[in-house]
Amino acid sequence: MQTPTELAAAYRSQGRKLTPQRQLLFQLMHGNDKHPTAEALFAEASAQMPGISLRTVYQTLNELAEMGELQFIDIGGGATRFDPNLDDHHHVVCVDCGQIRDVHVNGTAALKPVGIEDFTINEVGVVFQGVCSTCEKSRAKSPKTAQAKSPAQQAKVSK
Amino acid sequence: MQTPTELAAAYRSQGRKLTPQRQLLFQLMHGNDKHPTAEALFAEASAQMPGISLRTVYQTLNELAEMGELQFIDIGGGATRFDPNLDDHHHVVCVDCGQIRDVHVNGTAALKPVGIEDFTINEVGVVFQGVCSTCEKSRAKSPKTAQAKSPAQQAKVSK
DNA sequence: AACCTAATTAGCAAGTCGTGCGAATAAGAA
DNA sequence: TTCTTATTCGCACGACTTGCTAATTAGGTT
Repeated sequence: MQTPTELAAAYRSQGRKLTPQRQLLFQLMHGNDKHPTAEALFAEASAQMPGISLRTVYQTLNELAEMGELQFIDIGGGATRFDPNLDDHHHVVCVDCGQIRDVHVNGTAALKPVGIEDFTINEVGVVFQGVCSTCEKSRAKSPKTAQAKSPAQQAKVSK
Repeated sequence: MQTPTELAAAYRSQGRKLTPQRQLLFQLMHGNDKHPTAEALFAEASAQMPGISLRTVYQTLNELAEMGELQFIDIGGGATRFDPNLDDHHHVVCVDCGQIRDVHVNGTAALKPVGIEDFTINEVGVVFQGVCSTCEKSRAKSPKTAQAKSPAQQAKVSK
């Protein structure tokens, strides 16, 4: 995602208006590597701008996605997450705490799908699933404490 | 996923009962490579067993997932899809029609994530995005006809 | 500086997907 | 056949997201 200043210019050049709500969201998302949900972003925004609406957060995120300034991440577990990182990267998910981390991955160019000659491939996404060190430790201490999640909430991802 | 007969045995050995609803769902899912949603499966099941409940379909799919007989696929676009294929495989998605195809992928073992020493990786999932030949053709004829989808519905997947 | 107009916001209703719950039912053992 | 317990069904509810619309505001115009 571009800087708030660059986005301001981009918005104007597209006939979009530069509202305080949008500017705040630009700031909150720029360089944000937390992969927040709309709700999480709304909470942050509300702290600085009481009264801002969740609807506006969703709307702005959708705009930014349309403009190619960020992408959606859907890896199970309910809410869509937003990623302003436009570099070529992939994701690692901790199946325990749900955190998502950006990672650069070597070797993606060598991936060869077999038997899909009738598809024109445009993009490849790789998702690693594992357990982060923090969760690994808490597991050692009290394995029972691991929050049970209903099947549909688990970060089961396509293999 | 195992055959309906094998599943019947597995269920009994676990003290689960073998109901007509479950048997039907075993049949419908066995060897199914359509990656259906719960609703889709419910529709098929209803055709053969009017009155079966959507609740039961969800319940049975969750059971099978718990038993490791199938996995969930969440690649954006709303509903969870179910995959009874337990082989080591990955997925290709047509961003136009939304179809999901199983694919074997060579080179996954060589994938190297950079900078996540604090993670213990258990699984890797690869998703290819592209356009299938059918959609490619219809695009050529009438590009405008391509069903517009709201951003959140688009099969945007983590990069 | 006041004015105009289209874009935007807020907020609630509604839609989709999935689960909790409880009463009625049925599987399978005795 | 009887009994116990798992299962089914259906509705209510919860989480997430979008549709709709009246009121507001950004930003160009006079």
